[in-house]
Amino acid sequence: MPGPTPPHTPNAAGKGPLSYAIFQLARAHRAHAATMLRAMNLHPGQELLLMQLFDRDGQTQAELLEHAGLDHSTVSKSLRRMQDAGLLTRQPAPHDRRVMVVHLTDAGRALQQPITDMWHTLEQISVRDLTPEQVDLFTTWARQIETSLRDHNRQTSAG
Amino acid sequence: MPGPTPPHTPNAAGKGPLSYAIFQLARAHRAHAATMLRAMNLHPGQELLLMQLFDRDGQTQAELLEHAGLDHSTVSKSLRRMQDAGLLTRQPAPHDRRVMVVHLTDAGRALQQPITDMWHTLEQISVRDLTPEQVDLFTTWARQIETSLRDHNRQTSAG
DNA sequence: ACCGATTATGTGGCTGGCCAAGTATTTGTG
DNA sequence: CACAAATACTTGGCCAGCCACATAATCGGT
Repeated sequence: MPGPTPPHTPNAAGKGPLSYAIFQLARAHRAHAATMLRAMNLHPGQELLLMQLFDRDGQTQAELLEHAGLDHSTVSKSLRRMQDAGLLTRQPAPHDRRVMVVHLTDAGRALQQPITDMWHTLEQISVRDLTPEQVDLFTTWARQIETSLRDHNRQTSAG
Repeated sequence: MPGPTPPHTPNAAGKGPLSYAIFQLARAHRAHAATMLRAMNLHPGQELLLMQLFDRDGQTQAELLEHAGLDHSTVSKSLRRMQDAGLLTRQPAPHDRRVMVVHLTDAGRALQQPITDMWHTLEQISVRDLTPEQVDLFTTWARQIETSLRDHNRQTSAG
């Protein structure tokens, strides 16, 4: 350590505790998910689209991105990579050749159990030091904060 | 809408409520921050490094990335872009030419008040529907979950 | 039937973020 | 003093994610 490490007022808790906590929690959560997903040759975010397909196969991209809440370009590129990886197929719908219907392949379906297990493990690790009641409250408040942010962002950015 | 929108069991709350909530909250939070940061020609994540420099100018990259918890390559590239934007300078330390000391420029310092205001606004929006006690609990639990994830990730990925 | 508006998706470009590999400098050890 | 190891940072590569723009196809009004 080169510097004498001066007392520079470590106010990490004083510069926006909530926002800082959200940011760091999300990063830790994503990092851990990434670690487990790499064992299945997946990248963070892909498992959300796959789980949506496990829930109901043959959805269109528009349906998938609505549930995931992502940008359509993000979904488009992510699906193309998973298609290249042999996890799913995309075929234009017969009645409307604009929409692309996404179907899982056998290789994609084979990931259902591993992903489900991974997700379950991630949940258990996350809640290890909390009671079920605390987890329930935490989730409820997280959704409330999310709603507040979305509502205000609508007012601010777009009319 | 082409499809008849069949009842496909919208169990968004049944596939990992906590992880899903964390993911969505983080995305909403980041999106709102991005909206406000664009008015200052900044990108999400850059404000964290700048705030660290507001707290103490002249830190090394190693110090900055330790506080932010980011990868060293991420910090290196982000700092280079902010340097190109004229917000800061990077100069090798005289006693150890490996370390790069980061200093704010006038343009960088000029962002202190806007970023502080933005952060404060973001906090107020986030906690709109919660009491201070609830926010305090939420933050505490968020840190606990983060700690659990980090601890377990250490055991799993690196021995 | 035509032509503009809407919808669904694709592409390019940029940044954030991580990993892996590389470079330069300092430190530690024989 | 020489040389390996550790340190601080850079670069390349890849994917997620967003915006803006482009493309294709359907819908709608006249």
